[in-house]
Amino acid sequence: MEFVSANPTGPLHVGHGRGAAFGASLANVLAAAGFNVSREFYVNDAGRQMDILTLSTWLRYLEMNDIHIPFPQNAYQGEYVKTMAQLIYEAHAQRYRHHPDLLLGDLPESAREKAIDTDEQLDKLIANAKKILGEDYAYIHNFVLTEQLGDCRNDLMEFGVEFDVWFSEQSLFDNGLVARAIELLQSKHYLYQQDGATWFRSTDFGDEKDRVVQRENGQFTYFASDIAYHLNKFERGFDQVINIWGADHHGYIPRVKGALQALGLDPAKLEIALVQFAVLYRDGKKAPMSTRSGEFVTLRELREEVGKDAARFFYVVRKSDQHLDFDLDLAKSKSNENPVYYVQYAHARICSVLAQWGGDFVDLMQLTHANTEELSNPGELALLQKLIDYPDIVEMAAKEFSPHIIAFYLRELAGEFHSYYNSTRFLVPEISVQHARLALIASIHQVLNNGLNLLGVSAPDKM
RNA sequence: GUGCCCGUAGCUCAAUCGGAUAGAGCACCAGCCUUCUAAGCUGGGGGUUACAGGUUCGAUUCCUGUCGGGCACGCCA
Repeated sequence: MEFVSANPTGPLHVGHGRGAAFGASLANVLAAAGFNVSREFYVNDAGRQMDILTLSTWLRYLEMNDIHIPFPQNAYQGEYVKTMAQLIYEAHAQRYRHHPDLLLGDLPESAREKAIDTDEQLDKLIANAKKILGEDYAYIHNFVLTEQLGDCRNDLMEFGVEFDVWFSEQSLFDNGLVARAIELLQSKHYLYQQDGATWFRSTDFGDEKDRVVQRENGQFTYFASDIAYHLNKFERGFDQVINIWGADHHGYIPRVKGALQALGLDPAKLEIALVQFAVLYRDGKKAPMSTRSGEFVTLRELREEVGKDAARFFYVVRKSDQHLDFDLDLAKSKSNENPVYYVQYAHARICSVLAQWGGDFVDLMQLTHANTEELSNPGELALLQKLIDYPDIVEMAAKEFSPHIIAFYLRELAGEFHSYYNSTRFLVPEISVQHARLALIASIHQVLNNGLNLLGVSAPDKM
């Protein structure tokens, strides 16, 4: 199962957060349903975006060396770029300082005063930077990649999202897998040349148009490495391959499945779950979101503002293919308005009761032999039924890729418990009744714990 | 313009992939703490499921159209 797979070109933002929360929860649910799940993050460390980040960082570094070139509008504007430049400066001082004439050589004179804003000019700057820096370019490239990836990994870890495999796109090129995938398609006659580029006949498999795999300039497209990546996934022997993508990539599905089919693989083994965008609202207003301009709320800021538990719960409480309005003010309110506390509170209450009962582990074992005949009122019977439902709920959530079903279930279970709590005393003198009721709430405690765990939400003993 | 997704209570969303009186939370109104945690409980109002047709014993669900919103339509990733 592959998810997040954000470009390591800047901090994760709240949009990535949803994919992370959904993917991690779904992986947990699938594992709980009995599947052997491998969690994978595909690292786009080979593309042009990394070059732009490298250039951006170097330009910021030059500024620190009193070399001022108008910062390109389509470069990475974020403060974190300056931070990385600062780190390089502190470690290597003026080592990467070069005269601006070399960099601006073949650009229009106006580029000295006014920031450039076209892709062509940006690519020229990148090409020049590679020429001027030589070996040093690779150092900066590697430095910013390591920085961003480390930051990303750390960020996700603190969000309770961990991966078994971090798969490098660059490794596909280094190991010749891209070349092999392309040759394979070639040998099956699914490729052709036109306008100097190499095209894949994706229209043979229902796509709207054929797609370029190798550009006129010799560069492979992202699609090319993606074909190699998916071929590699299948060759690793997974029974089922699951991708979680942002909904803006939905147009990408036919070409990837088409490529698999062309390679003689079963496209039905690849399931793609689309996650819609999350839109943040603060004070009733939309919060701005744009990676390139540096104007976005980061996942880290979100976690600091609303806390991990509320963030994880809010992200998965909606069906993933629905747009999500994320109300920051609601998520961070620590009152009855906030649904995450409702479930956690039920758990904490049970812990409190069990603590006051004071039994130890041996006593708890006795509870499992409690006389359940004592549980007879409608609330108790409803709770028993609810607990019995849990395995089916997990199975359904797994089958439909819908962790939100777990969230709804937990809220219902917590609701029935709270109601029970208010109507019935547990620590009553009659031992037979007491043990039966304690056995019931201990079971609820267990299921709440399991369910919250699947969602990546903590189950506190005290609140 | 073409394709995909969506439209359910004032707000945010469910509805076991065609079943019985469409359910929760928030907000609003009225009650409940000398008893295991009031981040809780009890009760109440709130709907022509965007609209118009069609299929069906039965439609929020399936089909067609209209209106409204999102996304995608690069030799970008």
